[in-house]
Amino acid sequence: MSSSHAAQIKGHLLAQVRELFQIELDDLAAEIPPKTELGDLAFPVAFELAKRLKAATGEKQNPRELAQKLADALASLDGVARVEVAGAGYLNIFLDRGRMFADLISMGDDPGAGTETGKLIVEHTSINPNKAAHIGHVRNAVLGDTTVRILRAAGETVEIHNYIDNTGVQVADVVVGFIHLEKKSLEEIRALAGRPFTTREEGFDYYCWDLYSRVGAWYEEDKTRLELRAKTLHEIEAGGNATAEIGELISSRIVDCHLDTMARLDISYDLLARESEILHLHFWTHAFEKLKESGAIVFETEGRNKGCWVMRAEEEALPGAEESEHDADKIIVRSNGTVTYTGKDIAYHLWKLGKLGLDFHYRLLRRDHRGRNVWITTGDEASARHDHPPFGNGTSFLNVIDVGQSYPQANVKRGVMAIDHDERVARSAHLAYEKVTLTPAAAIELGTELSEADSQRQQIGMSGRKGLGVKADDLIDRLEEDALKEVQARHTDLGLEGQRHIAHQIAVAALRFFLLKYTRTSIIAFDFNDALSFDGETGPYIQYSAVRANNIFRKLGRTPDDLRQDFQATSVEQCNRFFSGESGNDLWSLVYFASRLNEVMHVSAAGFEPTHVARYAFQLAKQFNLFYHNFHILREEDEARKLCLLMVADLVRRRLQKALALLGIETPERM
RNA sequence: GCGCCCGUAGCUCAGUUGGAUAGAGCGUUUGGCUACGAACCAAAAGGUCGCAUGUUCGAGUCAUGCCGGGCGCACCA
Repeated sequence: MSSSHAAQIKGHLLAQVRELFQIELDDLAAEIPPKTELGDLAFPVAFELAKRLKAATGEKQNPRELAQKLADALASLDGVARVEVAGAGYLNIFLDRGRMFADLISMGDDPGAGTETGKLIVEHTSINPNKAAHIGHVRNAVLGDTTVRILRAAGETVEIHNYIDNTGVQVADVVVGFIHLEKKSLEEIRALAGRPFTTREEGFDYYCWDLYSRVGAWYEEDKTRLELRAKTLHEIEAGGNATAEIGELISSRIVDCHLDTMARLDISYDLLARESEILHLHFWTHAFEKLKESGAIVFETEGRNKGCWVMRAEEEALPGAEESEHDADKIIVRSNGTVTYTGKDIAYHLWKLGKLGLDFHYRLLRRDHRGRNVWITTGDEASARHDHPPFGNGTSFLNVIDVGQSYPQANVKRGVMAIDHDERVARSAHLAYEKVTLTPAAAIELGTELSEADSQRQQIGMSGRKGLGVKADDLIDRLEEDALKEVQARHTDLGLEGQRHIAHQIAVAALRFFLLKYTRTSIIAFDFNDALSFDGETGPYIQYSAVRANNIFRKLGRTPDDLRQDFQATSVEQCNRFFSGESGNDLWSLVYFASRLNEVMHVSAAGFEPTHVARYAFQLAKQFNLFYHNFHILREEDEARKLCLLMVADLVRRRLQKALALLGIETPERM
């Protein structure tokens, strides 16, 4: 509402500028004054006008005088209480508080504006299925999942994919570990993968975590062992042999583990797309034909890339580029005829956009923690099901992948756009985010011995290869334990099940918020103290505020819906009384801030930056806590004022819960 | 060599298209619970926004050049 209101005022202002000064402005900057006392909306339009008028007439103009002329013309506008000129020439608008508040109360949550741009395919998580997930993988998943929640709330149609690289080097390494290092048979591995476990360490994903790092060290001892990797990888890619069967067993079981881990954080997927199917269903050969036809790739007959199909770099390949150590052209098919990763990824993305002319087969993998179907691709037509939802055929895609992959991602998009010229594809993006690293203290806590060089560094990179990292399940376990202690100290009357449930909700809030409070481009140097905190700028702080707001109504014994009926009789004039004076300003600034959730949500959606919603939620919680201390609602004796305060609490309560929901965080019954 | 990201309080980080006195959390010091639950609130201290020029009414934000840190630039994935 406030955003449409602002748009309305803006339109009126533009018309006034046209009429009074004969100047046509494209758009107006609108901002929110630093203090409530200064108004609700501010336009620095007079500065721009003064400049334009001086350019046209050569006469110097006083911005304050110009602003005053506009102020007079705007004062009578509907919904505007008054207009002031402030500072060097700001045009400050005061809204009709009582009226806007009444509108907010009766309105409920307004839906996002549907964009009608077709289906957006968001790919996230995409962890190599060869070991347990760590905190860096969780950043990816939380970022992707939260972005999807925000996009959907903003009216987008989204399909969630999790790409499974089940035929890659990382899986091959673990296969090598089982076969050559541990000398285990298929049956022994199957038993290991299926055995029940009581501790995390006994879990198959944890077992593989250790094995993977042991294999890395084993290669180091004798580099000729790397030939085993190449051979194993080749067998896995080819399929239909014993090695491939082991790879399939391992990757499938690890994918299960990953899905279980992510479910703990309320993260799920519509479809798991596997690389094995992209290979076996010959996606590449189709893509290859299309790329050749379109001229996107060319066959080099001379030079360094002789015998390869390459995607040429953009025009301005500098003279003397041949001399350069690095080549701007991207090889898609090697001179030996094999296709590179970029080529395969282009094929996959053409499928995402329905431009490949081929489809996967699908089978139902599981029902997730919320009872929704999770599908997975299969190459085996016999076991496939036909009652699956329509997958793919998106109009654009969004890939949540760390920033290190920017270069290959740019190449994939370039290749796809050479074939699919739809302007909506241009919307497609690589949602790049920075890594999670470890502080030296965290690395030591994990039992690593730091080298001389490492201890001098600000941060240390996690490494699956070295087995260095904070495992997701370990961290969630610790958060749940800590939260359980707090809950048990506060709510002795709840049974253990109830206490555990709340502790879980708090743990999820703590972890998700911890990963969302940073901007995507900021490296998170993981520190146990920060991550395990429930105080201050944290998810539990926000939950606590929402729970407090709910408690007011519980204590009162009335539901907000009930009270809303009562409030209908309250006049706008009476409301305005409560929003005047010093305490009225404080009250109003809370209401006004609460009214901006949708605005923030749309900004967040447009920039694929969930942190805006996260930070907004924190600020709203903070402002609510201030209100909570300054206005003791249930002790208020003036009944009309009490009702108004209750409505403020209800408005904030609803917005807080919605903001938390957008972040994938639940509001506990009690805390 | 080319490209991208980061540099803001002791620490970790915000700062929407340039706007009014640069903000928060943690930490430090001090005060507030017979409670709409203190997982909270209040107050204090803490800044040459890496450096330098420039653009303009106005720069943490834009441009150019430096300095410092991280990461890319495979016939790997």
